Amino acid sequence: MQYFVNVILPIALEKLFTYALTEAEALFLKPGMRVAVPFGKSKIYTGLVHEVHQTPPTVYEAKEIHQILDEKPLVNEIQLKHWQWIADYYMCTIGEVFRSALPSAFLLESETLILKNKNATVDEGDLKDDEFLVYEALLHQSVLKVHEVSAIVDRKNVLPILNRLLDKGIIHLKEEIYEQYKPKLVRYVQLGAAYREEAQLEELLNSLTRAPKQSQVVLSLFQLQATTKKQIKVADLEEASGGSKAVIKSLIEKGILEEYHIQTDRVNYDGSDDESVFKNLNEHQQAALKDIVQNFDNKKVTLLHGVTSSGKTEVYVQLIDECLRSGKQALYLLPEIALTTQLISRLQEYFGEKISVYHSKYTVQERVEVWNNIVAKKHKAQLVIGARSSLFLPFSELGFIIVDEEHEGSFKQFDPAPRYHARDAAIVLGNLHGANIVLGSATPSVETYKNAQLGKYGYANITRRFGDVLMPEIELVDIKEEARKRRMKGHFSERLLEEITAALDLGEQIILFQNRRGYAPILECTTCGHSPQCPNCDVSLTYHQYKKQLRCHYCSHHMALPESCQVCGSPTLDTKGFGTEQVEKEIEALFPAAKVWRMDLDTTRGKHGYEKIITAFEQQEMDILVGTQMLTKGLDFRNVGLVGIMNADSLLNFPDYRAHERCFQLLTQVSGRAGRTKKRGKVIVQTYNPYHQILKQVSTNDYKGMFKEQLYEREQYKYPPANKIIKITFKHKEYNRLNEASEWFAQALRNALGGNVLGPEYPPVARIRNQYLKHVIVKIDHGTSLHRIKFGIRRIEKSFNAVALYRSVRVIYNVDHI
DNA sequence: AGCACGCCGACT
DNA sequence: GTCGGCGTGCTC
Repeated sequence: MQYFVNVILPIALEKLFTYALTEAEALFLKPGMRVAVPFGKSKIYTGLVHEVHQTPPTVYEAKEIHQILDEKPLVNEIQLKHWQWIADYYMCTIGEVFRSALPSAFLLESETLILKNKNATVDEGDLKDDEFLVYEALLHQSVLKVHEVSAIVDRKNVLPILNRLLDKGIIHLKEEIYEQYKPKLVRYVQLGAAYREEAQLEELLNSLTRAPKQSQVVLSLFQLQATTKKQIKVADLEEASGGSKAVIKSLIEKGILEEYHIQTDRVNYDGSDDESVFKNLNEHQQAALKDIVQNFDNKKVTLLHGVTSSGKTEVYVQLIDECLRSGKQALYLLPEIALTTQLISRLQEYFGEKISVYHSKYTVQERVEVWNNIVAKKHKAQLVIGARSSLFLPFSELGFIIVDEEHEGSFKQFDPAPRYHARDAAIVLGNLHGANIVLGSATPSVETYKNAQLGKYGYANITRRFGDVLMPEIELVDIKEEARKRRMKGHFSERLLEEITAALDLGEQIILFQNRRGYAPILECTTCGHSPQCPNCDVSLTYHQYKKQLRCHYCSHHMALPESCQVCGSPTLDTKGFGTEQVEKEIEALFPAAKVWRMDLDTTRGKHGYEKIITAFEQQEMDILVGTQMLTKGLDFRNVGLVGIMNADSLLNFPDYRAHERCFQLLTQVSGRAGRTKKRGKVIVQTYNPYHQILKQVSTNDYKGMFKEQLYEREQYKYPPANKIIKITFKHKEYNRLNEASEWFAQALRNALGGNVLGPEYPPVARIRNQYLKHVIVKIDHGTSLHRIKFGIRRIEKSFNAVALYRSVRVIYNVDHI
């Protein structure tokens, strides 16, 4: 009997691939295990077993698998179903889902190694220059990798050289697979077996009188043992004794100490194990909790709509606790940016070591550990807090999912595929598990709120802030008027400055929000009007003062700040617009005594950059914090008296249908940072357009008004949630070919689907990294089968790819594009 | 997606 | 003349 296996490969190919198995392999392999398989001429990839069967392929000979990589499935059946849903719904391949779902350490690829052929006779005169270089390198180094050869001969394509060397029998090649994950071993020490009795001990210490460092180490070891009663890590001993590694090493060599290793998880919670008492909920939270639990009876997704600082987290804590008590797993999804130490340590207070955290700032190794702990259903992985990718973890009995800050656009993956929305994918995952789901937000997305209104989702709300703190008072300041009366100091209105002064006098902290990083977006010559452009993208370069640089935010191209205009040569360069850096500079000049910090992408690089700023703010080491939208998430500050929005208009003037909704959400969220203690907080919103409907709605906290108006507009213009949309992006380096190809595609769509096809249109930035872009938007009427539309689009793509000229144009689908 | 094979311009 | 550019097709 022949055996075969269908595997998923981590590439953008629709098909599964079939490999041959021995009977033993076939009996051993289960769906969800990984196998290493040969693919193409020489590569080895990690595939995931989808199905073991006995149907031989008809038109080709199946290759044998290379190796089995797991003893137990790494991925379960529910996950595979979920992945398939994502691939179908978001129009990508299951291979792409596979690739992004697994921590990269699980996806090994082979690397070609170049080895010297030991018994070759080499005629050096017979070698060309570059061949000789490789040969010479192999004399010094027994193994070379392909990229090393590239570096040696300074060429990209080295295969011809290698092939010639191969022919001459000078080298041979080997494919090597790396297991990237290595368990972390921690070194421990104990006294050597010969010295464990007291008598011997004294003798030992005496013998060490002439080695004071060594005897100090031994004494420290005793002390540690006496105080901690635990095993002693080498690192701890080193610290306690002040002895160097060398001293410990020589003790080990003498046999006085013995070292041993224990496999340890990299991520450990070392707080106390006694869980703190749950806070009592106030009446509003109680009521919301009751509503949510009732909705769970009908197995409904429930929206928890609670104003900023209404204490949603405490409600979640109760629900999580209930889930964990029933022995099931819980998942707490947050936008990346909101995953702060602050929130995590708060949850750890309640759930101690039952928590695992999973997000992009974790190393691949740490992610593997979380994954393995969940597969093994370890105690410490009962509750997972994570960003959108934690949806892919191998949960086997998920009882409860929270999607907090449900309205956040960053839940939608933008690039690369799969372009999924974590909120929606979470709901599907929850249904597969029969889990309860809560979506939480102070400013729900229009979609979600509509679903709640329709009764598709349950609804619970909290309208009062915790501790009955008042909602902040929001004041709109017309900066057009202020500028006309010459009352602006830089970018600050008189009102804002007054309030800043008052807040500083009271010792309150201040947050200033400007949705743009850098110093100024554009540098402009006041003589000829020229502004420096990015050579690879269709954007003006952004001025960054601290580095005296012009930078492109799309391709990270950068250049030194020119001293004069590159076009007309005059030195009259000036800045247009402003970013956080400029706000920081101005405020420092205006309030020299105040301590000002800045928080944006540029100041939060690195693993702990973000935390450092937050801790400093919490501990009131600064008076004023200037920042971008990072400020809106996951911060819980007690002493903020004033929030200043430098320029609300920049949020309103985005050219997309969601701009107004987003502006409302952002401003409401930033405002929510003000006044978290008894005193009422103050928010100053500077704008050129104080009569704008959205700003009024923000200032009067009129969520429902905003919702109604936005929903009406969306229905008028056929945008979500009234219609589903699929955005199709075309990408190519040749302008003309892109135009032709996208027109062809759009026409085919119109023929098949009638109206409701917009474009092709250039996006605001029409060229990125030397590739031109064009968008087509397909709007799908309510009640039309999404499935059929997607099928139609796929068919058009097939004919499109049959046209030779168009084939090289990349087509990217973005379903439910935000 | 990568990656090899195959056919045309530019430098020794 | 070779080198290397990219268009084309395939991967079990």
